[in-house]
Amino acid sequence: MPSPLEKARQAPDSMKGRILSAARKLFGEYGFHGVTTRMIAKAVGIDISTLYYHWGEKQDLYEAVLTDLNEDIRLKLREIEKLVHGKPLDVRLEVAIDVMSDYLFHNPEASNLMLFSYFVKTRTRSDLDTRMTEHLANIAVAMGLALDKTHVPPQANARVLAVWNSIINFASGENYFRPMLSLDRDAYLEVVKETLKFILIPAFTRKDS
Amino acid sequence: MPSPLEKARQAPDSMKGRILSAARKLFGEYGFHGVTTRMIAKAVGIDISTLYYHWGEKQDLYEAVLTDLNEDIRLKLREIEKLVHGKPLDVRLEVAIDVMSDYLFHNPEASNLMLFSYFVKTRTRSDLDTRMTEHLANIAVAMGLALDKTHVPPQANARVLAVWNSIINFASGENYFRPMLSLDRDAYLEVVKETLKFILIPAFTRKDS
DNA sequence: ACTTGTTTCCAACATTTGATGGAGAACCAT
DNA sequence: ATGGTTCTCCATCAAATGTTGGAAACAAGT
Repeated sequence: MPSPLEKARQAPDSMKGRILSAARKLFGEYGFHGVTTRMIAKAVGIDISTLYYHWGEKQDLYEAVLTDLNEDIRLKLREIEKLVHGKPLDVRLEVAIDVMSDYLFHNPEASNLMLFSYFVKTRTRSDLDTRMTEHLANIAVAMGLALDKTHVPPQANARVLAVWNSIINFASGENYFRPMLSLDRDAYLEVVKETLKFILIPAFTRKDS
Repeated sequence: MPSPLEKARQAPDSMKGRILSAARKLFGEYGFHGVTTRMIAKAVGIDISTLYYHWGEKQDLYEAVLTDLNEDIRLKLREIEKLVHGKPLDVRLEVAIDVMSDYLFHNPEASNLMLFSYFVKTRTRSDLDTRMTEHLANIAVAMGLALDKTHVPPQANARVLAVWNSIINFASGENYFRPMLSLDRDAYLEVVKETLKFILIPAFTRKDS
C-alpha cells in the first residue's frame, strides 16, 4: 500500500499534493523556522486546520517535503545515469553538470532544501538521512571512484561531495550571486555551467603525473 | 569615533561583546528565525532586557553579527595575501586552502552564517551586502583572474565563487558529512584539504591546450 | 430522504516570542 | 554622602504561532 506521501506525489492536484508543493516552495525559501503553518495555508488558499487535517504537525510536513525531494533527486540521478551510460568520464561530467544545473535552476527550492538539511540544526532534530549517503555512493561508482556501492572510501565520497556541492551552491545562491555578476537568468546559467566544467573536469581527467 | 560594533569587537569581555559572540554562535547554528532573543540571553546568562538594552532589535543584532563576521573574513584574507605574496598560483591556492580551512574549522559558525546570508530569504530583508563583492574582487585580482579590482569580469567572479563555496561547504557541512565519511575531526579536516586541492588546483594550473 | 464518512472552516487555546517601562543596583565623580 | 549616569532585572504586553475541538458542508451509497 502506498504511503500518504506517495499518494500526494501521484496526485499533485489533490489537496494533499497542493499543500505539499506549497510547503516545499516556502520551506525552500525560508527554512523550517522561517515558515509558519499559516503562511503555507495562505499560499494554498485554505484554512490552517485543513493543513493539519492532511499532514499533521509542521515537523511531519517538513519531513514529507524532504522525502519528496529526495525521491526527485533519486529519479534525476537515475535519468542522468541512463543518459551517459558507457560514456567516458569527461562526457559524463559534462552531461551531469548540464542536466543537474537545468533541473536545479528550474526547481530553485530543491537546492535550498538540501543546503538546509546539510547545514542547519533544526531545534527539534529528526534522525539522520541515509538517503544522501546512497546518492553519494551511486555517484561515486558512476564516476569510477569506487568499484562497489557498499565500499566507498572516504576520499571518494569527499570528492563526490565537492562536485555535488559546487553544483547546488550556484543554484541556491542565484538570488545572491546573480546581482553580483550583473547577469540575467540565462546568462547566469550559462556562466555557471561553464564555470563548473572549468573547475570540475580537469581534476578528474588529468593524466596522473 | 568607533561604532558600537567596533567597541564590542575590541572589548570581547564586555557585556556587548559577550552578547555578540553568543549571538554569533547561535545564529550560526540555527539561522535568524531559528534563534530567539531568549536563547541568546540564556547563553550569556542575562535577562533579555539587558540584551535589548545593548543591541536593540533582534534584526540589528543579527546585522551586527554579520558585519562582525565580515570584518574577520576581511582580515583573514589580508593575512593570507601577505603570506603568499609573490608566490605562484598553485602555491597560493594551496596555502589559501590550508589557512581558510583551519580558520573555518575553528570557527564553525562563520561558514554557516555566510551560507545563511547567501541562500536564505529572511522574512524581513535587509539591504544587500556589498562586502562580499569586495572580497570576491580582491580574490580575483590575487588569483590573476582580473587585472583591476574595479573591473572583474563575471566569469572571473564565478570562478572565485566556485572556489570560495567549495571551501565553506565542507566546513559548514561537517556535522552532516563527517558521520557519512566515518572520520574523526582531524582526519576529516585532512581529507577536506586534500579534496579541495585535488579539485581546485588542476583547473587553475593546467596548461591551456 | 437518511446514514455514514470525508473534507473544510471558524473559533479558540496555550505557548512562544519580540519588545518595553520602570524600579532598583552598581559605578563614579565630586 | 550626593547626584548623575550606566547597567541589570522583574513584570508585563501584544502579537505571532503551533495546534485542536466541533460544527457545517459535501459526497456517496442505500
